[in-house]
Amino acid sequence: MKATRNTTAKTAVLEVFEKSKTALSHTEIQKQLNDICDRVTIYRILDRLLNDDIIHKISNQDGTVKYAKCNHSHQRVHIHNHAHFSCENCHEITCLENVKPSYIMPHNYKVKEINFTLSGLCPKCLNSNI
Amino acid sequence: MKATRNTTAKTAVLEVFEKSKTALSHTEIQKQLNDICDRVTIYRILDRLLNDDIIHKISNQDGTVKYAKCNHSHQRVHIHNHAHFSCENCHEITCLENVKPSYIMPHNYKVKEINFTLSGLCPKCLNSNI
DNA sequence: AAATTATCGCAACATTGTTGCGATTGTGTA
DNA sequence: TACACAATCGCAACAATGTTGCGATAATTT
Repeated sequence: MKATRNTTAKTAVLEVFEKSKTALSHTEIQKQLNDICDRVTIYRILDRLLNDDIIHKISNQDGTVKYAKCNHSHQRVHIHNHAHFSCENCHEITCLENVKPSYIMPHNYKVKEINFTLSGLCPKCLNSNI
Repeated sequence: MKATRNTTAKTAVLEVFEKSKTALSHTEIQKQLNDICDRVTIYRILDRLLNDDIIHKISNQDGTVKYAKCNHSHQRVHIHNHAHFSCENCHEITCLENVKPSYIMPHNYKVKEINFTLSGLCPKCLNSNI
């Protein structure tokens, strides 16, 4: 149906994700792109990448929204049920691919996705600050 | 030091929380208050209530921010480590007070708070739809 | 009742995200 | 390679959400 095209802007956004070890907000992406394209274009590219399951969206406890690349392209269907860590000092968000919570739900709820975000101090800030 | 005052606006906001079984966004609170006070005032009241640990903040997966009353006034120190459920149909957010995830963290992280939000269909929507 | 100061209302601004539309460009096909 | 079609882009305009400053108001304290 709708073929997703590889435009220069989209390639540039993907490169930014590739280079970054942490999740990025729209604004951070825009800065790294150095105004190579319009603000709106970035939003639309992010929408497409989300739709194509190339990136995933993470909303932080403080209300900010970030995006990170998915590294599981081999799986046909996947759920982003890994955890994220949000550092209260440097505000970086990293994926904790191997941390998966176990829990018991009450009846009558149908759980489709889970969002598990831990916050505190990341290793970098834990060492540098006190 | 700074004594928190009991103003009519603050009382009204607290009543709205009391009546609601689900978490509320700033906009939802404003509507329920029927323009009894200014938009900015609500933001400031929410800030104070957060500071006094009377309510807690929940940021949904879709990026929206909501607030809910804490029901653990007897505890001196508490962490909002209970889970929340976000319905993808009616967009209501409810506290799952009894759901607490267990998990294993990598070393070198200092976890101070956790945010565990499950999304899917709530009991109400699970029954009415399909 | 008066004084103190937290809180309020208003205006103005900042940030973030969305939409419509004509122009541009990537990609399959002739 | 050139053409045609549609996805994508840039721009402008708008909407929603959150913040800040300041003079006015009102809740407490004395």
